[in-house]
Amino acid sequence: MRDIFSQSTPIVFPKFEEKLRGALPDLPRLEAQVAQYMILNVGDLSFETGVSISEKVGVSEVTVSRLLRRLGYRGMRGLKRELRDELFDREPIQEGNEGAREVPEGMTRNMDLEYQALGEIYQQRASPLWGQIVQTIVEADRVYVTGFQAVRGMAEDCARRLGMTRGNVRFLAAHDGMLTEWLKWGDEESEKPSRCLILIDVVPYAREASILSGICSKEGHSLIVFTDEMCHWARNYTDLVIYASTRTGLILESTVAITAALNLMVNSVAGHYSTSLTERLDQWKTYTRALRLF
Amino acid sequence: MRDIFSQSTPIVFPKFEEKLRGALPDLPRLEAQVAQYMILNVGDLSFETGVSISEKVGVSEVTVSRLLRRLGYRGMRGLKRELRDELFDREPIQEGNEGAREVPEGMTRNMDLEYQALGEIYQQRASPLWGQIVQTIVEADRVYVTGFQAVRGMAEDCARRLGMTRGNVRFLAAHDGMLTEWLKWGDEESEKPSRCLILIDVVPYAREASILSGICSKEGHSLIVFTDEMCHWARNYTDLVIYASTRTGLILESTVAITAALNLMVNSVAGHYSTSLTERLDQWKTYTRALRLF
DNA sequence: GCAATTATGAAATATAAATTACATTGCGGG
DNA sequence: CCCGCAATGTAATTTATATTTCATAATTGC
Repeated sequence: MRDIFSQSTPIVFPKFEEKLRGALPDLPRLEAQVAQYMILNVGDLSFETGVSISEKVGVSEVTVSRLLRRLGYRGMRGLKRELRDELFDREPIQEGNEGAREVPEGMTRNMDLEYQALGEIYQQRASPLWGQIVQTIVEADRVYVTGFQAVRGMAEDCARRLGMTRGNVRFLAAHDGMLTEWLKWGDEESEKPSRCLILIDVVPYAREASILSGICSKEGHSLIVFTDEMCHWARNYTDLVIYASTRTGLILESTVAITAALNLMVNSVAGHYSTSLTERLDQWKTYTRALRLF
Repeated sequence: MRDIFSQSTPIVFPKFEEKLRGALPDLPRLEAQVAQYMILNVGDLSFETGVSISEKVGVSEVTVSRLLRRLGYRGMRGLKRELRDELFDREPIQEGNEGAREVPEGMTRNMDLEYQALGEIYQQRASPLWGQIVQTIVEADRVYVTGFQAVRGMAEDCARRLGMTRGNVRFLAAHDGMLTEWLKWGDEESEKPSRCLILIDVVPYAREASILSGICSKEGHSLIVFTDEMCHWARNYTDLVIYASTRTGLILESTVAITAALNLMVNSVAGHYSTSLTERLDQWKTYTRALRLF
């Protein structure tokens, strides 16, 4: 059995610890003891409960409760919420220190997370799964790309760029005739071309996403999903899922990692068509030049 | 060893994860979803409660409870206890071969360039220019966002996200009635509201970009440009230019850095409205939920 | 050393979490 | 098409957790 005042785990909550240490001298005796215990066991704290702490320290639960309120937390629940927030280093939104310009110092963590998210993408890029995904796209007769809400535009761009590397790529617009586009692209019903849907979705997930996924698996089409680390449903429909972290400490989620993943994907696919690619790009440039509608 | 799919926190529970993954294929649909969520969020798990998980995944609490029992845990409490144990007697450190990022040869250079491009964005983020840009956006009565070709979708998303942080943001669509939208937004012609255009463009630059820029400076509207390192014309019209490198060795140019810049911009603006932001976001979520058009 | 203040715990209460029992749905096999 | 089982949810119940109230003990200031 571990000692009551056991060692601390590698997990740290700097803000929380500092706050506690700062308050320590002014705290009543027993509450200080409790605080001390918390400092020594920050890493475990999320597993504890009011009583469990009070038992280990040898005080009554009320004391723990009171300490927390004195520190400005709203009870054990509140503490855990704040700790969790700190774990992801997101400022509580309502707290807003508007006057204070966000200093670059506060941004370094965000940058690290962004770097890390990018790194994870490149790792996935190196996995066999990636090869499967590229293969699937290359082999499909027709490719559809779709995305919703805050990543809809990204999906459009992705379709555009993918369309530069190979033919038969279409963006699927939600709502307006989505299924029409999906169902009758060509005129020949006879040959039944193989189809592949690339789906991009992040929290809060769109209902359309899982509906479309359902259709896909039912119809036997390939499905590739680019989503964030919170997504729990994608795996129900396909193994071809790329997870891009969106939690980087910004108020709104970050789309950088997903963008990177999509870029890499387009690039990989492009690699398969490298011979015909240059002429295709030239062709595209000619088109856009010709289209000077202004 | 950190798994590709795990989230960004360093907390890992190998045994637990393995167990879950192993069980995954044989699990009932919804329970599998819950399991999936748990795998993707191991680091958070100690903060969760039965209900909180069930809510996030969208199942009832009983399902979570049942999953746990099926896995051999004695409910949420039991799970946490075992997780805590695992956290505690996990081998000191797996320093060993962990450092080695598994990124294929040809990709490391690309990744470095991407990192570098990101770094440059964060540098600009720290410059006084950034403050000016944010200021300009915050002060403008009306904000327009536009982008062309391969970054058009990005501009749309940017407009959407910016629109979540403040009102009066519009995406300007090229070609179809662009100027109409631009010229008469409101009804009151009298007061002449201040306007700000955010323009996103990369090679090959669209003709529309400089034309619009011209209009802007002539009409006295603010102009902010996000572009790539090759852009020669933006400075002719405004000082408020953010340069994001797009040359990262991919066959098609990378849009990652621009995405990062736009994300940061939206975030900075959001910081100025932090008080009203939460309710605005809630409102937005309610809207999208209500709009279940399918 | 005596009031006034503060700290603390016991018991009661309120709130939340987890489990159980039962009802409903949906799906595959005959 | 119906049966029956497995999956899932609802509502009731039990259990745990947190908070309030109040009485008592400790401490402080004078």
